[in-house]
Amino acid sequence: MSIEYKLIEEKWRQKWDEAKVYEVEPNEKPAMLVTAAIPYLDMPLHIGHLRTYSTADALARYKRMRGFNVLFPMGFHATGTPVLAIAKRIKNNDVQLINILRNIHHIPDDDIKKMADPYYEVDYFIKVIRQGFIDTLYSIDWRREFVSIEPIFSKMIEWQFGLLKEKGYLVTGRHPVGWCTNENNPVGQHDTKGDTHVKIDELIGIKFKDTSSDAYFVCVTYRPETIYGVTNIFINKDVKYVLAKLNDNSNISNIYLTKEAFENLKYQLNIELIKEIDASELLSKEAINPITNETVPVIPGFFVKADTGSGIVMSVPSHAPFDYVALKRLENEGYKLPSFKYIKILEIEKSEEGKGIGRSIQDQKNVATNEDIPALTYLEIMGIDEKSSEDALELATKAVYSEEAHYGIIIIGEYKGKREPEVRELLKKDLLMSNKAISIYSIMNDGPVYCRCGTKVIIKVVDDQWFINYGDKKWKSKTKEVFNNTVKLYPEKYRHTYNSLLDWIDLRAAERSQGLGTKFPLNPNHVIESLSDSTIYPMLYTFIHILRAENVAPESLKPEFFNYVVYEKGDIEEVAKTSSMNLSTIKKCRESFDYWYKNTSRHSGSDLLANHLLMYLYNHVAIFPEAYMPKQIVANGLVYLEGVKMSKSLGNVDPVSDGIKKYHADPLRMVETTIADIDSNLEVKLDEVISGIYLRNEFLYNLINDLYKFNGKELTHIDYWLYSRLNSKIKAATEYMEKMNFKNAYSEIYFNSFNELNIYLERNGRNSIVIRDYIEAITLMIAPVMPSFAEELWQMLGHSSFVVKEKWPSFDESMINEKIDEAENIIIHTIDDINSIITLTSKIDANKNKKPSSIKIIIADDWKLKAYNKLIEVKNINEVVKELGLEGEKAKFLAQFMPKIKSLIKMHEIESAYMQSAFISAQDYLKSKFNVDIIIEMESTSKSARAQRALPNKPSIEVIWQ
RNA sequence: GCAGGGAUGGCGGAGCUUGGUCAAACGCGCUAGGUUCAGGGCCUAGUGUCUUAGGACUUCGAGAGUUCGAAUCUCUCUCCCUGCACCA
Repeated sequence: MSIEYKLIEEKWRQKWDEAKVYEVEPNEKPAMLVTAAIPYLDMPLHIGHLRTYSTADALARYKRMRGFNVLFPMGFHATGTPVLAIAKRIKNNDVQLINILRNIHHIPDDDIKKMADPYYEVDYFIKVIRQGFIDTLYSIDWRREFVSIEPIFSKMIEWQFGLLKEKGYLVTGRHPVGWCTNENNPVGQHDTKGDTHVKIDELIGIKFKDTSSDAYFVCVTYRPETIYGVTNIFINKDVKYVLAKLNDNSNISNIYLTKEAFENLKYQLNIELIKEIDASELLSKEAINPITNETVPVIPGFFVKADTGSGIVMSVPSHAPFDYVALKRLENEGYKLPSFKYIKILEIEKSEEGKGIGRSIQDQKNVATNEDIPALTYLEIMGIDEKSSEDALELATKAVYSEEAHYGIIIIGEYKGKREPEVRELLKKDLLMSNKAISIYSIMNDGPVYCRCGTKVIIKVVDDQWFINYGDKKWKSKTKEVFNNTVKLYPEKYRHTYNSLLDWIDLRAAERSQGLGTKFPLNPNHVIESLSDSTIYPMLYTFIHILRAENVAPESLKPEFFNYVVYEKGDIEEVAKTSSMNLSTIKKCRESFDYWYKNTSRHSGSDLLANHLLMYLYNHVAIFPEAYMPKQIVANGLVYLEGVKMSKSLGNVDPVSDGIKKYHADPLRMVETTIADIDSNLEVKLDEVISGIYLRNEFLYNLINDLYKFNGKELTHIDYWLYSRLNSKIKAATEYMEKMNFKNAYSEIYFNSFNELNIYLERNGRNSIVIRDYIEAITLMIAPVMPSFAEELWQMLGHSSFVVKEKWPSFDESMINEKIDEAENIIIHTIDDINSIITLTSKIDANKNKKPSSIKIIIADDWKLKAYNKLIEVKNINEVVKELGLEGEKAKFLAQFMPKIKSLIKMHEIESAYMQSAFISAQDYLKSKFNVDIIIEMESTSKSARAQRALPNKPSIEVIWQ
């Protein structure tokens, strides 16, 4: 009979709704607040997203069964730019986007059109996503729903930022951002064409003084340490240069750079154009190396790009392949060069095999002729010369750069003897401190990045930007302390990562010029950045439904109100007056917050580890009193389908609505929460796994229907075995659940159970009471993951209560019988052994065309196991012989274990009589399995020649052929 | 570059926290046999190498070490993945 999931889901969802099972208020039970990162409203969710929510829901349901009063609420996130970006793309008739919405998410064209209005978009997606959560049977208390752009939410954020300011955590500063000069806005990843991430790197521009004027050549480089090897300066002879006035921290100087560079850098430097200059004019000049004070000429370089850095580079032919080749080419063209001295600035540390330069280069083409010029050495061994392409040179440059950074030891100058990366930093600092260089930011992407409007993105340094200063020392150490002392982290193995992230996080933008959200109090033209405004909102769940029920106007929610709710600060009557609210409302809010917020579990995908979860923790430490610190954080891995990551942009998604139709809520929940470890990416062939779950569910369902066919006679060996398995299963599963290890928990609870039930039935287990006890416990334990199916089974088992409100089963330690389990293991091993013996002996000529007629299983005498264990203990045959009073033959038996005695371990003590009864109970089963007579004998009474071969816990087997 | 993580049989992926019962769960694939089985169904056995009785040998990225004993602990090396900020 196949199961009508859709009907079952619908039926129980309605019954739960009617009984308001998930609408909870403070009571005498211990509280637990389970929250998951609220979904972002720029797209409907796909089934991959459900993993986080399903895990949170399963925990919520489990904890309810463990006696907690659990609140699982949900809200929606709309602040920031993505919602706007979608609206804008729809407005611009973005075909790609519209196709996704239409074809994948089945949104009617009419609605798509209306989504050009971001608020329509928000409402629409809330509707879709909420329905998805309902269909997935989450135990959400919907009375507490909110969206992050509604006024009540904003009031909370304003209060939060007031506190952050008060505590001095808000600071202004300089910061480089990707910038669109057309729209005059910062560009984030989804503002760029192809959602390119703008990679920004800090470079250094070293100032070489022009000998013939007071101006400087600004040479931009990654490797200031190569300054010792500079032979000349390269410029591009085909582009326009300018002279500009630079005001660098009121240190005024004139600099040369390309016109294009000027246009870019005016957004990050304080510079003014003085005049344009021809490249040819610069080519007649010389400049002074600020470190070595040597005078070097200005020379044309073919590779110098006008729009990169300043359009001027310093030439280090000894270590830079491009520089070396440029000089070589000039020479070949007949350009008259001075005789440069190529100075080697570092030595490559030798590898164990004694290899120096080129040690990390895999397939070396040639042998180097000259190791005094490293750039040349690399070119030679890589088979590259001045005629090679720029790509080849780029490759060589990378090879040099990485090897020298890895193994380079500086052999010149002030920092002689130190490693290259260290010297780079030291020199950078020196040069900047002494005004011999300026810092310049550059886009590190391969090729230019474009804004969606088509303009090339440049770097702007904003200097009135507000940041949240997560670098604050006290705040940082307090946060780490809370994290390490009070927060349970799942998976625990992220703790190390997390600690280093807590250290790493520093300034973080608090506001931005665009996007939906709460106005930034310190600059009302800006809104609060949307990661910063989603850190403490779980508090809102605890009382927002009270505010709504009492029709409290958002304007009433003054800081005094929040201060009272969170700190119980101030006089409640005063607070009621200032916020024009009922005293009782405020009191209720306070009580509710205090009740729920002491025990929280926070859930999100592991991709939010480095941002949301960090800020969640920091902000909790900043805002809340000790008692309300986070207690638990759960980060789950992502979902892959058929080996491909589910991603909105890839379009390989099943929207939630489709997924539920196709797979049904309960089986899908089962897969998402229990197939993979919580920390690993879930990588499944959904159809395959789901059909496995269908089969198992049907097995359970049918077994309950067939319960009447069984009887309730006296308990036999196999009944005790099933009870033993059940109780140890409950014990193990409960331990796993407590550790948030759903995977292992459910392979015990669910997947292993079918094997056990099958063994039980095959072994002629027929006790309806035993089966019922077993299935009831399974039903209870699958309820957190497959709630409606469990509910259906629970009803079939004759209960009238909701299974989701039942207690998690407890186990009876006395029913766990290791001996019986061990005996079963021995039987299973014996079956394996019989199989391999039959396989092997069937090849014997004498057995050709024959079949086994019977199999003898001969159980070892008790003394063998005793002696064996004793031998392991004392490791001395004589002692065992003496102590147990064994004769010659028996001592000989023990001798076989001596060669490996040190590596053998003790065995479980099972008496031969017990073993015999176990085998007798399995006799029919073995008989039908091998389709032959099974004879069970004891070693002492057996006449078989193989009898004495019986080993402790390993019966001797004799296969008798016809 | 900085930080974090990883490397296991044809594949995916357990086990490694607490070293032994690990030739290594589970699933997929593959092979053989069965099934009144018509087309990705079910059952049984096999699937590192060798083996005429349940055994032996070699394996868990490479190398070295600790130990009676290592996939599991230590060290070195190689390779791979992820994140790096104003962006949800």
